[in-house]
Amino acid sequence: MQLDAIDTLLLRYLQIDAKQTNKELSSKLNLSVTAVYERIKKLERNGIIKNYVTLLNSEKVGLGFMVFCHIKLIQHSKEHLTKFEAEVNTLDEVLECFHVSGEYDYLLKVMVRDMAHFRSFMVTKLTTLQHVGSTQSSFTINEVKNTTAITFS
Amino acid sequence: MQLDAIDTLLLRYLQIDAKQTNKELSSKLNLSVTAVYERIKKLERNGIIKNYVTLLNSEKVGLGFMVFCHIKLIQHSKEHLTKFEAEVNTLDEVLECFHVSGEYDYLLKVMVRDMAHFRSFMVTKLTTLQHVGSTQSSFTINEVKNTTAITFS
DNA sequence: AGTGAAAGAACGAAAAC
DNA sequence: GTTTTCGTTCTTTCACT
Repeated sequence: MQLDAIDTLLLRYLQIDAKQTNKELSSKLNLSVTAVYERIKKLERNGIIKNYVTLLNSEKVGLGFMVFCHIKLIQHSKEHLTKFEAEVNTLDEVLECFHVSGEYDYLLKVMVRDMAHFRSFMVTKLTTLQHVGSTQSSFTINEVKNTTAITFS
Repeated sequence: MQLDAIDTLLLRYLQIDAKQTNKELSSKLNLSVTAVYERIKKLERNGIIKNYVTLLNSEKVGLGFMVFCHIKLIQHSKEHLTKFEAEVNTLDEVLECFHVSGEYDYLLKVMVRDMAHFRSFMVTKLTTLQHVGSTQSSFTINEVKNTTAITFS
């Protein structure tokens, strides 16, 4: 699907605030409410818009400790990778997991309450996964930037 | 603010889909629509709910290449850190930036179109920032898990 | 592609239990 | 805490350009 300048602007607004009314958007874009409505529906149908989510203040729900875990597997057959990835998907503490290039195979973003929680996560969950070799963890000292809004064209 | 079991469940639903109506939520939670409405407003007032955002399919808008950049600064005075962090915040390609413990000082999640775009980002943006020493980049081979929904209590 | 009008649904506030 | 009510606002469809 080809996006024009209005779609791009519309998506920029929607990425920042999903709860704006079509009326508000229509005045920002100098369009009718119906035109905005139809554009959004088309973007949803084409899968450009994936979903609408609520973001929470993680510290206020008791999750103030973010850790990035670099993981090396012992073996790298397709079977082992698939097994590891399926298991990682079941872990609530793991918000993100990417198979990456470089010295380590996977990079995980892990969110926990505190160091004790992290320790328990490492001991009882992560290192018990099949085929996990060495791990290297970086603790977050400060969140400098954290956005879900992407900029394109 | 103390969250009860209903708040926790409500937040779980809202994190997955911000566009559900209060009516739908009320039937899932066995509550009245008004009660759901009041709970959500309270969670917003208390900052537990940060915001409502639209997530896009990054590949469909031409951003198919995610890179994690580990960065070491040359100097670590408060002044240098603050300057670096302010500059990083202005870079559209940088979705996330965390000051972390370990060998490298910062971990950046960078989203670009392709390798050419990444090269231009590195050469014209990242490495031109003041006080950036060595960098080490990991390219994403595969996205295993990527969620904004956090699980607590 | 776009607009305007109209029906239906949801919101938001107030009342009373 | 709940239900009901009511005016307002938004969503969604439709006819038309």
